[in-house]
Amino acid sequence: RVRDTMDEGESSSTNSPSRPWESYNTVFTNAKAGMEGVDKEKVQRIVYEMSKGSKYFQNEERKEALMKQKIEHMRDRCAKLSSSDLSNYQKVVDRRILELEATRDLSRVWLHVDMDAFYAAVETLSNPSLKGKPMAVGGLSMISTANYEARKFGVRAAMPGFIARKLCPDLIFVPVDFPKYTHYSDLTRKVFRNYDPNFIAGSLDEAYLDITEVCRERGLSGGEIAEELRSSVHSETGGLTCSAGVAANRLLAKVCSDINKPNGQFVLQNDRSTVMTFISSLPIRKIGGIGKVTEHILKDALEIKTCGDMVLKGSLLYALFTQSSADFFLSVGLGLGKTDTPEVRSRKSISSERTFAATGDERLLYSKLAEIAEMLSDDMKKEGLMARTLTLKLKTATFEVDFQMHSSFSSLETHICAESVTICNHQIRSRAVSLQRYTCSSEDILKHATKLLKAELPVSIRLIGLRMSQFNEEARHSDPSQGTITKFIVQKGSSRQNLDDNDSFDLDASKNCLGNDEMLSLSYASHETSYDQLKDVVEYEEQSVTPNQECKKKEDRTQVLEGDALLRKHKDCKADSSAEKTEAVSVLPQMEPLVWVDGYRCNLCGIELPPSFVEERQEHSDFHLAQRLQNEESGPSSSTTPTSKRRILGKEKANSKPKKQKPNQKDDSKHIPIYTFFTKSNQNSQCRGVQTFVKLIPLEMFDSLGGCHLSSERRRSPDEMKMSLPPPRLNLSPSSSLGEPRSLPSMSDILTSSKARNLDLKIQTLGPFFRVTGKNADTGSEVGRAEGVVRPWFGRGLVLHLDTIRLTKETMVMDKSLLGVGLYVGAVAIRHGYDCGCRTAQLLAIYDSDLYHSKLVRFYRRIGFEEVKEVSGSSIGDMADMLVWGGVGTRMDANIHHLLVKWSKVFLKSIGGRTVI
DNA sequence: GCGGATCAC
DNA sequence: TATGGTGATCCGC
Repeated sequence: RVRDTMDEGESSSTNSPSRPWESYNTVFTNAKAGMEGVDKEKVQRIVYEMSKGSKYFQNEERKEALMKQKIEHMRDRCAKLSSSDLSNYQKVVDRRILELEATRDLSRVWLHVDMDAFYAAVETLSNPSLKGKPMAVGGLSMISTANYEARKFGVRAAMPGFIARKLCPDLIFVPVDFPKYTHYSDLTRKVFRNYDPNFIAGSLDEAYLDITEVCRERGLSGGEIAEELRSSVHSETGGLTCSAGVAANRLLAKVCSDINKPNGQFVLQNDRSTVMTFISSLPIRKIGGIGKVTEHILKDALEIKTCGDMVLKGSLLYALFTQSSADFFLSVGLGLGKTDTPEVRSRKSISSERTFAATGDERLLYSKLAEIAEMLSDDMKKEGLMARTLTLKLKTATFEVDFQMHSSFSSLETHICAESVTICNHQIRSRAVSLQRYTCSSEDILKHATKLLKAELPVSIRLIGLRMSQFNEEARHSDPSQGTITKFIVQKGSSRQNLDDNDSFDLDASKNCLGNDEMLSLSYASHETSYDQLKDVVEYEEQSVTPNQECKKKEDRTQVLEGDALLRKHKDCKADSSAEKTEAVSVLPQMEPLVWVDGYRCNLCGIELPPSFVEERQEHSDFHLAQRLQNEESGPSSSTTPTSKRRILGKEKANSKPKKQKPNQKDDSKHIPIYTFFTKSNQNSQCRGVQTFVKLIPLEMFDSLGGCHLSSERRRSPDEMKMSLPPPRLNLSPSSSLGEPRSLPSMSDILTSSKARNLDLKIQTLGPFFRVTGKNADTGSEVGRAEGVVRPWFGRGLVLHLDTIRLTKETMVMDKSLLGVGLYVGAVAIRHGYDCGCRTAQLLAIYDSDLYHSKLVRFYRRIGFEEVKEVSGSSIGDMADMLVWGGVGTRMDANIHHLLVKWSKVFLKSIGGRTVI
């Protein structure tokens, strides 16, 4: 019987155009007990025709492609192995075989019991009229089990009901009834307990029993015990049949129980040569743990079809897989398996998930999420569990372009050598957070789950799941039926959470959000919160603050600033005191004025800005204020009143109606309101920013300057020469010719590498400011851009301040490896920073009403940035960050040297495409 | 610790 | 019309 099933799946290799279904690898034609006489081709054709064109089908195709790619990858690696490699690995194998062989234990007798078509059999038991008729447990969307009559038609578990009905129009559907199955399962387990009180329940319908002792005590063979047990199960359950396998270990016993299914058994003698003979011809797929993918990889890439092949090709396995995987494969080939009495295993996670009609409606999604959080919380309370890691699982309806890191950039160089686009299954995503405290309350779960979900929106979703893991081991064993201990802990936990969880947001507030269409209409085109949204916040703030309060707050803030020695020193400095020839622009009245000497040169840093650059001048003065505030922070810290981020953002925004300042508004220039810090940048609608936020940088100035093509001789602009910051070191030579470590990619390395991608990179600098643009070399259209400034940062020397990295939507759609462009653009910026003497790159993953925040943080973390701190607006230090960055969010830093080292794998390639590091 | 992927039932 | 839910593990980062 085992041999009979060996030819399955082979038809996939013969791909005839007239029989497209042959290439559709469905699991439903795999051999399964009771399916011997099935017309496999017909089943395959029907399944194909019902599936083709569906989202499911598309995803299957993607998974198929993923598998093919894995196989190709494995083949490549295989081909690169030299014979000396293999002989070395063979030595490893030989030694390992001896070690494994020494662990072989033929003294135990294990029995695996598997109920036959369990759910279906139970249903037939409680409704005998179903007997003899094709029947399936489940619904039109999915069936759990089919009885043997139905299996003759090709109907089987895990098949969608509507396809099953096509295969078998008379199929009777019976809904699942878990309590019923649990009841019958308990009956079987009572029987099992008589043979092994410590039996391992694999699921409701199967178990492993160590029957060594029973056999010895009663002087019976394993086969005899199995007969008796099966008979006992049959009578105790009132008619359920099961199959059994008896062998020296659990792995073999499991294989054996499948051999004479249904209502049969198979005994494999505890004899080494018997075991070896049995295992050597056994198809690998029969082994638990070897599924469709592993089977194909082993079969198609390494020509390993049977367990015996695993020993024969052991050297390949150890060369290509991890030690633990190779060990597993080899031990399978030797017919080894677990024989020990298993430890008491406790669950490691608990989860709840639901599938529904795909929707992008956020209110709907949030309500689904709430339901699931509730269910999960209930389950945890029932089990008396508290956990601290929450994982959100999503199944998206369609392929979504996402900020998915191209795996080549960070993984093995073998991936890079392959030069192929790594295919990723985008249908299922998971997002996790670890909380400070253990919890099982639905409020806590929902609160954090909502954040996770928000970060993913907008997206059309058809499944939401929540999982909790990392249990509190002390609370785990409390008796949930009493409920008091758990309850106590829950209450304690949740009340404390409310008190000291700075990060928490009011659940009711979020509910309000859900009811507010405007708050939900977050633009897809940009990460930025729309101006209208901010306006809403402002209006909300305004309504809640009376004019008097408003006044008082202003005074409070002034006092805070006045309390600061340096600022007070310049308190009385007025702009109108400046000479006729100079135009004073102070950011705040208390501050030393920035003076444009001779009408165009900054008295503080020497940068030259013509009077017509009104906004740029404004931003430049903001820059100095921000710098000053940083310096203040470094001095003796002044006690300050915490200011909520909303207040700062919201209130100042309230005054921001005049977005542009007219050059002739002399009166206004005396006092430049702070709102200008928070002027939104112009959003290019074509651009979807990976990160976009308020700019302090006179970006528009770049447009009036000639750019510097990296491919041509670098041109120094006159402005650059005047800068107080050291000019960038010119470096266009390959990294190897420098004194640097060879692992650092030079600008020219990056450039060379980018040319292969048809990228035209350009960097423009204006004093400390820089702009990197990437254009499609053919069309000339811009596909990506990075902007920023090289500036001193307190205590850190020079840092590369990365303001924006943007990729056009077009780029993101066309180029799945976003960083293919993004990384190049970023790399030029980073290298520029390196050449300028920066050690650190910093950016702010802006906090845009939760929306993309965690996505951004994740994105940058994967690039190589690390969170430094949350800029929340609650300290004067935050103030400095907020002024510099123009908002709140997560400050992230990266060590430039480390970044270059990390990215060197991508850029340091020889002509032949081989990694040379 | 996180995220993707595989696997089993 | 339409392809599940729960839990575990491994790997790479």
